[in-house]
Amino acid sequence: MTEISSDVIRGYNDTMILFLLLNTPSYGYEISKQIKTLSENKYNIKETTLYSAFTRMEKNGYVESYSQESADTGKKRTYYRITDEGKKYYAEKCEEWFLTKEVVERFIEENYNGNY
Amino acid sequence: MTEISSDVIRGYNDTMILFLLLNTPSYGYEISKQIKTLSENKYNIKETTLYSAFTRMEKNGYVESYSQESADTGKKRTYYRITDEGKKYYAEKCEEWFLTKEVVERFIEENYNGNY
DNA sequence: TATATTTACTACGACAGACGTAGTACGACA
DNA sequence: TGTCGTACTACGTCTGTCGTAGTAAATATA
Repeated sequence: MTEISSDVIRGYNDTMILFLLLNTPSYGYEISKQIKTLSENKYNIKETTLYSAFTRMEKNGYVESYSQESADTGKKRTYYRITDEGKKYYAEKCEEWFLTKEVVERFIEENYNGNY
Repeated sequence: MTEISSDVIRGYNDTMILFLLLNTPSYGYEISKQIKTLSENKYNIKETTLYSAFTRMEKNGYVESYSQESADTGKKRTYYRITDEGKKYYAEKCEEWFLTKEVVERFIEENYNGNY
């Protein structure tokens, strides 16, 4: 078990994506690569999950999209830029994370090597 | 936002329940109370979520159920007891938790008060 | 030059877990 | 008598994830 299951991350995919958009706009493929490297191959977001996250977040006003041809290839890409609403949402999720962590860890035994 | 959203906990409801069963069998109502108090009212598992978790976990062999009349009221209750498989699963989820935490926190800014 | 792989997506449908709503039933308490 | 707490079951909906598939252009490999 080296890969993280999606049910665990569920609820934080959007947060992870928004984090990567904090300083610069980006697009699907790049985000997916960044998640992979930043997590040291421990989490690999699925394409469909990623793109549906984009559309959902755009609907929610957390990101804005625009089309742009890449400087190198000249191929058209859909870039996403985080909005102020998105930053607010990101900040809330960060707060929530620490709360969640606190709670979950009351139910987690460190080094449980149970008598099974 | 004082309550934790269910999507965040998704994937750990089973773990929380199993933790409470580690030392002693228990039943739905009691488990739900214990989750509430142990989390200091920060997480309140829904009845339907809880009972469907029980049936799922029994199907998966993580718990075993038996009927028993309570000593005080004489009312019949369905108790659940953790199995060896359940303990193994619990141990795995604990390990997974620490991995998940590590990964998620690379995407989380502590005290993010973003310029929004 | 031909082919495979990488890049950059969209569409569609299935599935699992969470949850809203509702209903049952029994005991205690006011 | 009626409400509240206890202890569930049934059923259907919703959301996010993901499998599968397909498109298309650019780049790497043979």
